[in-house]
Parts: sequence; C-alpha cells; structure tokens
Amino acid sequence: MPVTIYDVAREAGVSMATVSRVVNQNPNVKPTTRKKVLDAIERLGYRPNAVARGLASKKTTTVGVVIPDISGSFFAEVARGIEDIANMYNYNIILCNSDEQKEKELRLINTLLEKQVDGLLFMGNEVTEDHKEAFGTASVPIVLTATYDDENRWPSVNIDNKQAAVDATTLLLDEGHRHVALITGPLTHPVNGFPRYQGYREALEAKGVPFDEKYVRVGDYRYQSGMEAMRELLALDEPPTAVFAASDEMAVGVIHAVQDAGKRVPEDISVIGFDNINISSMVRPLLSTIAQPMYDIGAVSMRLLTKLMNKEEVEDPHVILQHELVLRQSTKTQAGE
Amino acid sequence: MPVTIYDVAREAGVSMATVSRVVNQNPNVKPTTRKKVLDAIERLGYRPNAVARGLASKKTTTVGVVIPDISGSFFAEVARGIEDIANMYNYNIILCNSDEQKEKELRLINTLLEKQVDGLLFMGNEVTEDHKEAFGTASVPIVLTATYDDENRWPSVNIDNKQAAVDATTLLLDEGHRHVALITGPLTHPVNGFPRYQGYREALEAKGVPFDEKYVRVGDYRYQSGMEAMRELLALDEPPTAVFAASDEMAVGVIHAVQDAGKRVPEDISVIGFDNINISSMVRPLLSTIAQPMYDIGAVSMRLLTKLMNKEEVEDPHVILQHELVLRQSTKTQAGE
DNA sequence: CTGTTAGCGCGTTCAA
DNA sequence: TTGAACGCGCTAACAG
Repeated sequence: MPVTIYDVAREAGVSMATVSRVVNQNPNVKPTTRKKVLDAIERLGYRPNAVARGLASKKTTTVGVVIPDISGSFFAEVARGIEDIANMYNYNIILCNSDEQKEKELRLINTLLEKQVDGLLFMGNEVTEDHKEAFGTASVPIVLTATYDDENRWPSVNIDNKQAAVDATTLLLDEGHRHVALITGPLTHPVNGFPRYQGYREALEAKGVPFDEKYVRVGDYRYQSGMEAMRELLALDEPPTAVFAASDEMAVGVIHAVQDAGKRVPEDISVIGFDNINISSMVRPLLSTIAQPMYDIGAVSMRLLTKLMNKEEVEDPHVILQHELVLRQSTKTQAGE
Repeated sequence: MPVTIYDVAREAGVSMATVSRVVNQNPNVKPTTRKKVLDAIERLGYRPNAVARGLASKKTTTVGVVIPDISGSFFAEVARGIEDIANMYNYNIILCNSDEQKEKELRLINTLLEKQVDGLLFMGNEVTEDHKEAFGTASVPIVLTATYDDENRWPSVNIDNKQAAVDATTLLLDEGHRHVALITGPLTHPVNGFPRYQGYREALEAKGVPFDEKYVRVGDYRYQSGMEAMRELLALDEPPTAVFAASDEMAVGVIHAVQDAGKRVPEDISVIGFDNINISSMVRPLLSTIAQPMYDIGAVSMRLLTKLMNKEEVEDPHVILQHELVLRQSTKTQAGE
C-alpha cells in the first residue's frame, strides 16, 4: 500500500539509488534527472520510511530523554530547551517520565537504547551504581542534565548548587538577619538536595552566625510542604526573620503562611526562593529568588549531546551554568541595591 | 560490535527463528531450549533492535505528539496524562512543540509519519484544510486532543467550552453582578477562543443582562495580558464588579491589578478563572475557576488512540469530558454554597 | 552521473 | 518444536 523508493524509481525511470540520492540531497545527480525524480515523488506522494533508513544507516535522528516529571514547571522548562535545540539540529525526542523511581529509570534507559536513539539525556536525583552500569551498556553518548555522577564519568550540565545557596543565605545575612531558616529538599539527594544545605551552613559560618538545627526544615519542593514548614517555624519561641526556601513553590507557600499569620513579607520576614519559575513573578509580593537558567540547562545539554553524537571535539564536558540572584520584593534588598 | 539475534542463536546452538520466538514470548518453544536461549541472551547482553523489529513488523510502539508548548502548565499536565497511559500500554511518545505555527505543525506531522509512529496525537488551536490534508495522508490513527476539526472527521477529546463559559458567567450573574467583564483568548481560535465568548454572551442573554462590548477584552492567556486588560477595565467610567478570565494565569493577573488599585477580591470585584492549573491554589485569595480535567484529556486521548491502533471497536470517538466549577475564594460564592 | 548489489536486524511463513 | 529463507525499505560501497 505505502509507496516505496522502488515505486518512485520505476515511476521516474531511474534506479532506486538515484532516488535515494535526491532524497538525501546528494549533489551527484544531474539536474534534469533530479527533477524527474522530484516529480515522481510529488506525483506518488512518496514519504521516506525513517525506520528503514535507520536500520540501514544506523542513525535514527532521535534522542531519548528521561525526565522526572514533565508536569513540573522546572522540568517542563528544561524540556522545552532540550526540544528546541533538538529540533534545530533535526532530532526528535522520545520523552519519558521516571518519577525518580530507580527501577523505572533503568527500564526506560533500556527501552530507549533498544529503540536505537542516537543519544540520551538523563535527569534524576541520583546516579547510582546501577545507573552507571546501565549507561555503560550504551554505545551512544549520554549527557546528564541537572545531575551528575560522583566520578564525573559522563558529561553533564549543572549550576553550582552550593554556591547558589551560599549566595541566597548571604543575602539574607547581609540584610542583618541572624535567625535565618532553611527549607530544603530531601538531604538524601546528592545533586540538588544536600549541596544547598551545605551552602546554607557555609554562609552562616562565613558570617559567624551559629548554626541552629531548629531553623532547618525538609520539604519536598512543593507549595504545601513550604507552607507547613513555615507554620512550624512560626510556632518557634524565636521564629526566624528570614527564610531561604530551596524551591519557588515552597517559597510561595512560606509567604502565604507568613501572611496568614498576620505578618508581612518582607517587612517582618524576608523570603527568598530558588529556580525562578514563572510563578515567582505572579505572586504578591514578587518573589526574590535564585534564578536557574532552566531553559539553557536543557538547551546546553542537548547542544552538548549533538556535538558528542557528531563526534566533535568538546572542550569541557562538565558544564556549570551561572545562576543569578534576582531581587524582587520578598526581600528587603531589592533590585538596584 | 553490537550483539545481534544471530550471535545469540549461535551461542545457544539454535536458529535465529527460535531466538526470535523466545524474545517474543511465543509459547511454541520447548522449555529447555528456551532456557538455553535465555542464558545466551544473558551471557551476551543481547538487546533487541527495535528499529529492525519495526521494519519487519511494521510497528514501532511509538506515537507522535504535537503540542503547542510543553512549558505551559496546561499542556504539561495534558502531556503527563498522555505519557502515563502510553507507558501503561507500552508505547513511547515522540514529543514535538509546535508553538501553534501552522507550517511547523505540518512539518512535524510529516516528520512523525516518516518515523512510522503507530498513531498521532495532535493539539493545536485550529485544524485547517491543510491540516486535514496532512492527516489524510496518514495510514495510522490520529486523535485530536483538546481540539477538533469542523467536520468531526477525526476522533477527539474535549470539554464543552461554551457550556463551561456559560457556567462561569452565570455564577457571576447569580451573585448579583450586572457589569461582568470577559477577558478572553483570541476570538479567532475556533476551539478554545470563540466558544468561551459565545458562552459568555449566552449566559448574559439568558439572564437578561445587556451585552456591552466595553466589558470584553482579548488577552493571550498569559498573566501580563490579564493584568493589563484589568487595568483598562478599572479605568472605565463604570468598572465591572466581576470578571471572567479565560485562563487562570490571566485571572491571577486580574486579581493583582485589582489589588494594586487598592480594591479587594472578592469583596469589591469577583474573579473566576479557567483551567484549574496548580497556580490557582497558590495565590491569595485562592482562585475560583472552571476546572478542566487536563490530565484526563491527555489520558483519555491516549487511551482512545490505543484502541484505534489496536483496531478495537470504539463506541463514540468524540469524547466530551466534564468540566467543573471549583469555588474557592475569589468569588463571593464559595465552596459549599 | 547512474545502476547493481549487499547488507542492516528481525518477523514470519513454510517445511520438515 | 524447530530451521531455512525471504522480505521489510533503505543506505552505501562499488562498478561502470
């Protein structure tokens, strides 16, 4: 039923090799025959079969993307960066949600490899030994997006999470606060969890402010957890006067908890978030935050992968993108200061 | 380099046909030889080549998804529904952003078809004649997600947008408001734009409230446009006392414009949104809205597609999912009333 | 500049 | 229960 390259060849009165040449933009074809072929293609409505092409050429122009959850603002933005660059270089992406479940991640990696993707982008909180083993069976390049492995065996794209946390905490400290709380993500996450906690402590130490465990709460990056954590903090004998939340969603939860308690941000309590997802400029007061270049994290990862797939020389395969302190209205220090 | 089915066959001392059978769970294999094969697979680390399989079987267990912009909350949620069900039925998805650009949409549809996807999910504001022509060249099933064609030639999954707008407007009218404004999306969008405008007018008419053009503003569904539209509305001689925004983002913009003007929601002005994206429960006051079952729209679309791909009988290929009025705090009418 | 000929790795008859 | 052989649609030498 479907028209093949043979049908086109017959229709145009040439060999299939010639048809293949014109389809693949091979310059070694006489203009007149090229036209004959093009006409035949048009007439028959020929559509090249990419699967057959993939089998013969061993290239699928498709890359696999393992992502925790596409419905989250952060990942959705990263995914957009990935897809834009992929599209730019004529690749398509197979998108898979992992929910950060290790077994599912491993299964997806395997499925993607079976599908002969030309490369793989992996995002996830932790790269375990099992992950490394799975990566090891791949014969195509892999880039770790917003994560990395402890040995730096695979190329990766990240921001400096610890330094970002230092910056956020220091800003609060510089405003004069001495009771600065941290609402972090799970400390068991070696990439995005623990380093921010480390940065918080380092900043405290650098300023000579004693660390106090009671000012640390662990959330899950979601709004609710931020709000609940802040309620607890507010119930302390000596509540914090500033809060650093490891995600914008939690930071917004913090702001609302503060407001619900009849206090004001930033007059009574300063709040700074992390990520700079679009919601941070859709709340009152506008949220001050550590901006991660989410789109770029995706875009740079994909660009790096294209180079790797193309066997190009790549200077440094471990990219650290710059984060940025975005001062809006939830901290006393605001833009321009 | 990569190990093929032949290598496994040799290693196990059987023919490749037998290996194929055990890999594909064909029961006609003696248990002992099955074990021999399984061992050989394990020993060699054999990974079936899905591309070769796809060429031979004419099935790729991959579906194409054309979506306007994965970084938007609405679409990200729909995409999640799609991917979950796809995963459940052992399909993978190739995700493509179209930015609602017609040429890009047509190109993507073609690319996806070249890649021999087993089915296609299309989302976009409008299904033009060119789209229909492109769909017509497909030999695999296509489902229109959150959109439809004017002839209902293709299966689709939607909500009743007009009725949803009637419900939202009527709620506001029932609160006693007589100056109800509408901030809609582009009226040129036949699926999600115009019908909501129609519903607004119908509700007005049903309650005998005269339609007044000055209370209608066109936005682009984004926060900024909602905020700006509200500023204009506020500048009217007789500002509206209630606003129906065709998206939650715009509704939040409306709330902030109202607050910035020193007025209160809902005491001075009632606001209702559309979609029920997660941000609607992350603002103060909590946003009342028309909830669209975003995840289900994606999930049901994908489920429908699996049936179609499987050539199963499907009762009604034009699914209308229920929307829901979610009353929170931005309207006077609140939960329980 | 063009055609012939092998594969690519696997599913699937058809016989045995 | 198993194997031999063909073909899926195309790319890539190689020859001419």
